Amino acid sequence: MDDDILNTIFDSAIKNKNIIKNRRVLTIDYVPDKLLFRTKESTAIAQSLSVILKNGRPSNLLIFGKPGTGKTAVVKNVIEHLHNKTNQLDINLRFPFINAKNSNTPYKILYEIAEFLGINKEEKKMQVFFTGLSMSEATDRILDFIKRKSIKIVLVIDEIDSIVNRKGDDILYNFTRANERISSDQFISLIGISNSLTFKDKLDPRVKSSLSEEELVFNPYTVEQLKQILIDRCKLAFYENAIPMGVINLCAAIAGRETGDARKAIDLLRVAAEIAERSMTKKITEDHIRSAQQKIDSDTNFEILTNSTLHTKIVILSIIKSKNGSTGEIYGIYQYFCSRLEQEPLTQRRMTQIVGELDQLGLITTNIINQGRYGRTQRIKLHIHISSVKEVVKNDPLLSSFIKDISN
DNA sequence: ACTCCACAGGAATAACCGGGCG
DNA sequence: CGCCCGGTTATTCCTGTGGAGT
Repeated sequence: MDDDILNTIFDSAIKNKNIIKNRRVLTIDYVPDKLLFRTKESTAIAQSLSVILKNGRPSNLLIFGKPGTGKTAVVKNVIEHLHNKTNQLDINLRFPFINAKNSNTPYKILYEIAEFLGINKEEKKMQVFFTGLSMSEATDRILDFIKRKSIKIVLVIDEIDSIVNRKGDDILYNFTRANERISSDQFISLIGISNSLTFKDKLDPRVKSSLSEEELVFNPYTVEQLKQILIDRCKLAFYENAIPMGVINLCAAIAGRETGDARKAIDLLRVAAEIAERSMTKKITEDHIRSAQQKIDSDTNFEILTNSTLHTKIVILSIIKSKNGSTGEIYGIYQYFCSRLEQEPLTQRRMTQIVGELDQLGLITTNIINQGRYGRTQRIKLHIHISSVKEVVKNDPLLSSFIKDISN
């Protein structure tokens, strides 16, 4: 009996290959051959780097743009082409691609660079070890290696903003100044990719000027552009006729409404396709997209909620429990909940701050309303489905007894 | 026209917390 | 180990405000 169920699942997984042709195309790190609507940016980067082919040193480059605007993909793409050219011309160019978010300490970044360059195949006293060297020694060894092998380097640091926050200016400073320490036919050029537009202000002024010799801003895609991108991607990812036009339109509209995030649009498509496959249909429908969005949303909401603090959760519960959603009412309920938990309640000021943060995260919506004689307050409403909150409450040992409080 | 509710939300400041360093 | 430092969290105190009620 159970065997039968399992067999049907597996059988249909084998048989039902009507939708996804190439799953890899829909993953995050897939870089398409040609990037739509980014020719301007591509050429800008290519031009800046092309001086390498004329034996020059390219300017350091700083790239800004919201997530999912194709920054990383464009850079990878340009560099790949450039690499082909330099190989033909016998130019010894290397381009370490470091994601600063993954290697979050400055030393780890040095180590990754060293790994990439293959320094650790060298003699022992020239290696950069996983640990044990001082920052300056590691930098020296890398520079030394570059000098001996006369390598030209274009160092790409993705999500560069995350190391600046964490006291990582020094490493950037060292690298931007490194050119002074090596001879003229070698160089280190830096391409920094940042999600935050304000990141430049946080930089040490010494680094700022040299790092941003050139700048490039990636604007979000429009809905129409997203649509084209999706059409393009669908041709590779899905079998013919598996995905109607209307579905693509919906997908683009959903992603465009928020931030013009192409990654999100493609994510949406992938999850929808998975849902469709599981339900054993031959086509992806608009309903699949909608349930995919729901799944993605509730997953992220669940993530946010489980990771938030106890008091934030209590505030959410108070919002659910409240009738008209005014600050005063919610604070009252909140205090009551705190007393039941034998928790010292936070001040109302702090609670309004938390409410503001939740609003930012999109878990709730707030509206300031004036009630004249009866003052001025917010109308706070839950913006997500109660079921995801329930799920979180159930899993929280302290709060699990509150599940019945929000059940009606 | 004036009052005054019920907060919003800014500024200053204190408490706390995790990581680096001698 | 204690100490310091930067960042976050929370408190205190505060000024500002749109419009129903009078």
